[in-house]
Amino acid sequence: MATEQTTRRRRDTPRKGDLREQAILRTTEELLERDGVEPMTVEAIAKGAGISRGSLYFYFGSKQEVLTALVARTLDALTRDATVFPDDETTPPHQAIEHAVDRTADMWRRHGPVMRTAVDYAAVIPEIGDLWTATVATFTKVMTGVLVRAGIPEGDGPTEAAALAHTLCWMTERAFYQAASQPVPDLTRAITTCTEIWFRVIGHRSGTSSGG
Amino acid sequence: MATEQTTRRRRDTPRKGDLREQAILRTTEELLERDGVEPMTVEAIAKGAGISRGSLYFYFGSKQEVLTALVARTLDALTRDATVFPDDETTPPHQAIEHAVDRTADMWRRHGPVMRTAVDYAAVIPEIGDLWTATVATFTKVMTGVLVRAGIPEGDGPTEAAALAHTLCWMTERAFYQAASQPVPDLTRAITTCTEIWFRVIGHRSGTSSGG
DNA sequence: CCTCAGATTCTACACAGCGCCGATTTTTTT
DNA sequence: AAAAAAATCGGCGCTGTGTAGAATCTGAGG
Repeated sequence: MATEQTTRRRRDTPRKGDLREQAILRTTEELLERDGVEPMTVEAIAKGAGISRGSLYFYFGSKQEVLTALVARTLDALTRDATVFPDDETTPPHQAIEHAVDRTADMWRRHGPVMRTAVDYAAVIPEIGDLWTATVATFTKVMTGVLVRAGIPEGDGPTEAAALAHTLCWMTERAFYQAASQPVPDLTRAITTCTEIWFRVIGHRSGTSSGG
Repeated sequence: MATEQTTRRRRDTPRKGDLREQAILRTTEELLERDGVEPMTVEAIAKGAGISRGSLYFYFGSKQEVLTALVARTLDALTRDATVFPDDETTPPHQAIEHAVDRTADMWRRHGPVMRTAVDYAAVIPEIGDLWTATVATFTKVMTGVLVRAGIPEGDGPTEAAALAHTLCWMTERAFYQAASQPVPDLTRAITTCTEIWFRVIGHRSGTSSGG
């Protein structure tokens, strides 16, 4: 009932209105950055994109669909950026970890509000939750390989590679979410702490101690 | 404007209606367990507590206030249960970790829906977010002491005790949230994985390898 | 029993914001 | 230029919240 879209039109005809679709997503991200989520009403989005409220429903079936599309676009970019290099079997484990953590942090820096909103509404908007879970699952898969190459026993047991990677990936997500939610975000600190924990788990001492 | 309560009555008069207040919280938790959050309308809560919608606003200023009260009650119990023992300086670090993780898991087992809802709405309802953050902060403080006793350098640097404890506490929260959100929750597995990571961080090998 | 104050309850109203419909205008095709 | 398709708009109806004011219940005095 709630997820039905009886009036969805527009499938893939490469018409002019594609610009509007982009404008809607751009406005949504801008509003997210400026004011946060609560004031972000459909009215406001439409206005920012230069159309009326009713017209917006020509492009997206609901407000949640707009948000979902924006999140999907961002998470796609994240996955592309962060998992390719660590997935390469010749990449040394510690470099793989550093790279994945760094790139993730970068996405939080550049698209903090979108990432934050995605987390905030992952439970409320199931589609967003699914996207997020899928992304973390991709990371988990890649990082499981990294852990194995670092000498952690392969397998599905709760103290073996897959489970550790899973929990550490979620930890990393949380750490950046936390850091990005602070009044004065310090992503660099989060990077250092996360990397340190990953390293300690694979039994590698980082040696770098950067005091505040 | 949104947090104003012009019509709040009832402060602390120990009248009969206290039962109603309890009934409201009890019903709220029941509804949360049975149907989840979205169908949990003020109407439904009031009905379950045996009063009308309007009457509920005599006891709580808003729907969010009801939820917040329920979360506060649950988190109070959690903090009491889980942090006293680890905070004792004579408790060995690994026992402190095991205890804290175990008790936290227990709270998720017994009040999963409330805990889950708290996380889901931490961003949407600031009061709940504050409660949650405060609880994690308490855990962080206690566990920082534990890490120090386990030999981790004391200090505020990103690779020292406080930062590691902070990130690991949030990791633990996420892990249980994840586990509790599965169709078939397996908190035991989450306990094992979390504990393993805490142990690896303090440089202690657990030795127990329990395969699936 | 009657009365009054406070506690508790209810019904009715106003409001915000979403999603949808039908009609109209603009753009593209032939 | 006519027809078809794409895009736009204003307005209606719905759900669910929070509030107001009137009505009822309870219990202590008289």
